[in-house]
Amino acid sequence: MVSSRSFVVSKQPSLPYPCKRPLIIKTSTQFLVTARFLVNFQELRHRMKVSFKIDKYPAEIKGYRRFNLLGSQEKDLEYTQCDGLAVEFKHLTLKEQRAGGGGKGSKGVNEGSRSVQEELHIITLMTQFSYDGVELNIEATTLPFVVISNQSQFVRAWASILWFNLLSTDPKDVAFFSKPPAAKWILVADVLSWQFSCCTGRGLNADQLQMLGKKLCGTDILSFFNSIYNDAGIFHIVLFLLKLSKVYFALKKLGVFFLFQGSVPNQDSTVTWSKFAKESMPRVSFTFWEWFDAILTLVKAHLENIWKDGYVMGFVSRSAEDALLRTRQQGTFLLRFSESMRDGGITISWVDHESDGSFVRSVEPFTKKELSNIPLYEIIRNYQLLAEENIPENPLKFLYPNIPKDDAFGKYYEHNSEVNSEYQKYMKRRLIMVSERNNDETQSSIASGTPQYISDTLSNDNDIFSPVHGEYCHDAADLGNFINRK
Amino acid sequence: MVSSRSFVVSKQPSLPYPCKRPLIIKTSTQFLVTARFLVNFQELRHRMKVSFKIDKYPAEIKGYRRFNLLGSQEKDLEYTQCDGLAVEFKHLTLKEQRAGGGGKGSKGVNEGSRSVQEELHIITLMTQFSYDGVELNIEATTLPFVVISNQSQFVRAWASILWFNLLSTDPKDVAFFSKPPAAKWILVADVLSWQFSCCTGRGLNADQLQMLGKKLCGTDILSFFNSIYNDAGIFHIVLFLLKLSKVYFALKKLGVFFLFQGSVPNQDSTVTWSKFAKESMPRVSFTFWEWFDAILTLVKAHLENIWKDGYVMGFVSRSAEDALLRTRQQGTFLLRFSESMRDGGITISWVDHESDGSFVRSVEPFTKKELSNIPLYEIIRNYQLLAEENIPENPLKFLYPNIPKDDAFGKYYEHNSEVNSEYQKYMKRRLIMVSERNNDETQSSIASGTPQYISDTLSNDNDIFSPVHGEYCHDAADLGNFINRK
DNA sequence: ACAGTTTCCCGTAAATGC
DNA sequence: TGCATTTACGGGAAACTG
Repeated sequence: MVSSRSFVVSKQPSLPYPCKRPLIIKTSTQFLVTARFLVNFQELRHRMKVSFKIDKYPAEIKGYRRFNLLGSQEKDLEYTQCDGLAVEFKHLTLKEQRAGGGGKGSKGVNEGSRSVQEELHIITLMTQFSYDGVELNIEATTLPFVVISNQSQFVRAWASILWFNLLSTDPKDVAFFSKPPAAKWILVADVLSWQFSCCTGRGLNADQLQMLGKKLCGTDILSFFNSIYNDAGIFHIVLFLLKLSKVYFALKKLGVFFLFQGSVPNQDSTVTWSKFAKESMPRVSFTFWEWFDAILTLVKAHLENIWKDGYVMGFVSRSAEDALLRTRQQGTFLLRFSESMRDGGITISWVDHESDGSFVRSVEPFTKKELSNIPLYEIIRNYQLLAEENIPENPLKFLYPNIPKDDAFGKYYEHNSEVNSEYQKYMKRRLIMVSERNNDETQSSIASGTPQYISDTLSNDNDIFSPVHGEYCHDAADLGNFINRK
Repeated sequence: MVSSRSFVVSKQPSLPYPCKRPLIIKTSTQFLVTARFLVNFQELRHRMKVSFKIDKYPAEIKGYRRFNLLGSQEKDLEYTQCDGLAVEFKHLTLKEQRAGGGGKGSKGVNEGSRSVQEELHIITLMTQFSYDGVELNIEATTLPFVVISNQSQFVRAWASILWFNLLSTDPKDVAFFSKPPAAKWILVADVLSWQFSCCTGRGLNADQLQMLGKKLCGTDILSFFNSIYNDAGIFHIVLFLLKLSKVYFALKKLGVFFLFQGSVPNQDSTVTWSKFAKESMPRVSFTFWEWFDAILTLVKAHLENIWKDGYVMGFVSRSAEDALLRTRQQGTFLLRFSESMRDGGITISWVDHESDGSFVRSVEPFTKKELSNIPLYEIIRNYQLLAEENIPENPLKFLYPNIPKDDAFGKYYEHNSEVNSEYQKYMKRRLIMVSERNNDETQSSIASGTPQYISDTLSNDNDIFSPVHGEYCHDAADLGNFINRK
């Protein structure tokens, strides 16, 4: 009846970070772990002392960083109304044990060591049960977590936590990332949408997911070789030489590696860990997850209201966007996330029917830098195309498919009637975003017509699909719930 | 020949902070001290060990925080070509010794303890000279420094360091701020100008200094009482009761305390420490020094080029500005620092001659927030007054007195020809600053005519002076040089 | 309630070592 | 040389304490 399963971790180690992302710990930063003893003998109160340890694998295992877990070493199990017998370790911190000479910089890169984000650690809480002649040493272990030393590693660490909890069959398997399994696309799609719904209250619809799926499910020649490399040693040398050779780079430059990529995902499609969070995407220097999470962060910080309203199409390819807008009336626009910016960007694209043809134009994407000064709806409201000696014109009239922009965004507009008494003596001023109408022929020609889509088509858009504003809105759930669904 | 004066601190303790502001140390942050032994017997190399201590006043003295000075405890004097025999302590840090229970928060506020910024500390370096039968214990002490725990205290700490080095007659007098002396206005003016010249390369001219002097040299009733309070105990109770009474606040509200303030400083004017950096200025909640330093920082960060050119009049009162602009041609403008913003602000004021009179208008001041997005010269270049269905107009034509704005600022204008290849596919965009021409009658009427100057006139401008763009450009000098000039 | 002070910690930049 | 990682610390905000 009283078994080792009676003692469990009830709050996984967690930084006090927004948006519920447990199981990532930063060195020298306080975190918290709680455990509960599920057998509730009132008599045990203050009788059971709990201590803790971290990792403690044998000395011969190399390639892991070792940490000291600092904090008040022992605490009593305490009884509370809502939790029963429980213990809470606050103000715990982790400090790396560094080998002799090591100052800052790289961890001891031994054979087989993996990157920080793929290193999993476990804390064990220990106590003794002693009652009615029965003596028992019992332990509770946390789920594996990732230890980072800088906030900049947080994003990649969260990818690991997601992947582990999505796919691991053994909750104590700290070697999970020595051979991380691939995931079915539908599972990954679920996670991606869930990330949006739990951060912003609105998930991703089928069209948005399809666009993402194309980025993740393609097979390029490089991945093909890599998968062979993992399975059979015979291609090892071949690939190695190929990689070193100029041929490899020449092929890469030509885009040959991406020919296979970009097919619409189906029921059987899978996503590799590498494609999800390890390797850079074609022609950019960041991973899918880094890009995706940057957008999630941008939406959360600056676009939450209009995202919730469903006014941000966001995940649309350029060519799909072009197809959508061309048939629409003058001044129809939509909002699309940049695919080439690491830190998250969003652009406005609109259709302009002129005597010499229809053009889809996009403004240079806005990032958190711009959006922290003007909300996107104010940019849209006041955007102007300037031309010499003409009244400036706002080209943005209807949000796709045909919603007058003030109907969509009017409720958020700032009223400058709120005259701050401190500054009454001054004229109110505000920032607006403008572009020159025809300042540079190069730009216009690139932004119009079709030539610029050639490369996109080659890599991303072998078919044209027709997005519909469907609803695919996940219930918000924390990681615990998400894990339990499995 | 070898005396205790042979061993001196050659680099005062200093954070690696920009703009040369030594003698401020932040707890838990590394700093550096070096000392030199001026007697150069080659034979002493590696023979003299240097150690250090901090403060070490007797236990009965209360009201000071106590610190531990951490770092490698002993170092040899080393010989180098350029410094001779010297020792350098790097990676020193300070940690407060906190009395038992103290977590964060206030220091032990004992009787007579002063604020952190007025607490001075000293580090002593100690060594033994032993040569040819002579034995001598010798010490070198740093100048008194201020210990802060957060960067936000830096500004106030620097005021202390300036005041001490301006006025102290004893370089080891850590009790200096128990009765800080007043300074002659001309000395203070010198410091203020020097602060600008050493940070930006251009000091303050006579008109700018006069405007500042009026803020510092006035005597209001409150200061009058305070000075009596310091000298004779007899007014203690009277003032205390007065301060508590509603009468005090009623008087304060009515501005009675400020009636005496704002006279033009002369040769005999003095500035008290309190007026300089302790008490808030009339009708705002920050001190003169906080205000002044915020502007200095703003200039350094965002206005350095146009400041160096002498295009920022800056320190002008509203009424002086009005007098200057009214007689000028339509569209004449000048740049003036806000007197009411704690964090530093700069406004543009221009004259507008209309059929119903001449108006001087000012735009809501720009702060580092705005200026880090658009440089001021770009705001000036593209500023627009919007009016329905009209071509927007830029009211800024001539920098006072009559320099066409493009002549003044043209060399800094950004050329948007630099088309970033990454974003060729997008339309370039930029921010511009706009105001509504007649959006709110209240604002316009307040910004025009004379009524709004009544309160200013009462407090700040009993006379009208006529600024001239003189040159008052200090040589840049670091604190060491400045101290030595005394 | 408040103000002075310290602690906490993100995010950027620099340092470090492979 | 570049990359992965850690350290350093400014600046905003929270926590703490009389």
